Amino acid sequence: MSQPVYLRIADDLRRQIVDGRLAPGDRVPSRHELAREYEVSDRVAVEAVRLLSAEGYLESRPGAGTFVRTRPTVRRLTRSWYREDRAGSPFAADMEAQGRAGSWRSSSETTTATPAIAGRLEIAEGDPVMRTRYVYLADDEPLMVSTSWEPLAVTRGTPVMFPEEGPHAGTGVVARMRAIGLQPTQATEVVTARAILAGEAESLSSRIGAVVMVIQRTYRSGGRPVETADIVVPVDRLELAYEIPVS
Amino acid sequence: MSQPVYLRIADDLRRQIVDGRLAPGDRVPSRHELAREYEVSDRVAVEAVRLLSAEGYLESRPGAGTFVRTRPTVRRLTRSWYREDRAGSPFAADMEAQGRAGSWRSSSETTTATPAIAGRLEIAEGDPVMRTRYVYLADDEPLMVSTSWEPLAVTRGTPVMFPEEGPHAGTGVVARMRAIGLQPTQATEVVTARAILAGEAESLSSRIGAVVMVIQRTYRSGGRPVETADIVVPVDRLELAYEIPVS
DNA sequence: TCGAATTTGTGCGTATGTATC
DNA sequence: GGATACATACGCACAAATTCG
Repeated sequence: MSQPVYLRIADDLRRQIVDGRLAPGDRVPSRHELAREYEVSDRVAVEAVRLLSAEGYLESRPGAGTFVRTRPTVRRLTRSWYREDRAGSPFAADMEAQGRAGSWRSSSETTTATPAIAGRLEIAEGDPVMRTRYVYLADDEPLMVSTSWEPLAVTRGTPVMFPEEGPHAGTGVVARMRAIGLQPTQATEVVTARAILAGEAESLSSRIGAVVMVIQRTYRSGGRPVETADIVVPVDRLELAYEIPVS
Repeated sequence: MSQPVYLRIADDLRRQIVDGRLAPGDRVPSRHELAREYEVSDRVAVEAVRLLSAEGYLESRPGAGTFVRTRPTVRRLTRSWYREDRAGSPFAADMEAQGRAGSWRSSSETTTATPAIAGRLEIAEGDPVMRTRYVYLADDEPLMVSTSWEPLAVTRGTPVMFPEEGPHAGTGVVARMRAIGLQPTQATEVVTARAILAGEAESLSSRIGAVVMVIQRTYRSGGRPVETADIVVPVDRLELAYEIPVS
């Protein structure tokens, strides 16, 4: 019994936020007010607020106060089989459907497969791969980042070896693979979530402690992986929508 | 420049964990050691460790020390169209495929639609619905929880009105709807992630601050929603795998 | 425009309790 | 039982940002 006081304060506030008694944008009591209200030291109130900030419920502005976080417009990333055969970039199509200008920056380099990537691409550790890092933007704001790996055994010497150069730049994996005679038949997306890393927080202008979803996507052609990618999606900017046909 | 010291310590440790120099199960320096190493007060070291614990990287045991969190065996939840037409429960099939005994507890009650649920089911606020809460277990350990809502306008008076009673108990939404002449043609799963709520943490024996993914699933039959559910999945126990056929 | 009050962020030192080794 | 380590809590201090009269 007898939970720590700071958890009790946090629970009180969290409950008020979840069931709407505290609405997004509302100011919560300052730490002195909380300390007085609960008859504790101000450090205890600070810990409660810090916990809820880490969980994404609160947001503080020095000098101004602490407020219930307003979810920015959450955009949707559609993940469904019938969008994949479009020409052009799936990301740009998604953003266009929501009235946003989708764009991206990328840089590619050849490297060798780490154990994890080798496992996903079903090649040997150390085999050469093309690694491409992307930053995706919506209306010039960074929205998500991803890193893609393709076995050079598949693309070396073809016009699509560099994903973002040549006639097939920016058309998506499926179109590029078709251009060199491969027919991707299946994509697997393994979805997990974790706290953002410092480097990602910088690329995305996100706060430390933010939660991101990570999509490990693998395209296969004839049973063989032809591309795999880690797509890092901040949950406060994007939700994922999978459209699944039922037999 | 000049980040706060506790963030610098946290970044140092986080980087070591992410790139494997500190492996799961490894002990990290005690807060006295960290304080000495970075020439700060031990309270500062505590803040750094607390941050990484909240992010899920570290785990402390009083008296013993602080350790890099070992991910328990992550089980996989397969989300793909071609599994949905099986007889029996999709969850049980998933667990069986991984050598686990899947089971669940549930309780149903009639209630009225909140605004959010009314919107998802495309019915009016206050319309009667059947709400069912589930706790899913693998080898008798709680693994995930979900809440399902079905419009009573669809199921009232049919043998499947109570999802977990009668001849079609435990067979999944698709099979139950077929039993009353409806043919679900599409499922939409909107995936987000957030910090766990206190009530969920209790049901799942999870720690406060743990991250969960939330799947908002909606089944449609003939364009009309026939069921919607919130499926709450702790990321340290389950990953989601979507299998997407390419055109 | 200025200055005072408020609020948050960070940091220090200390104390007590409890769990582990 | 003693040493170690973590969890929580108190009280204080100062800088920086904001608010407001």
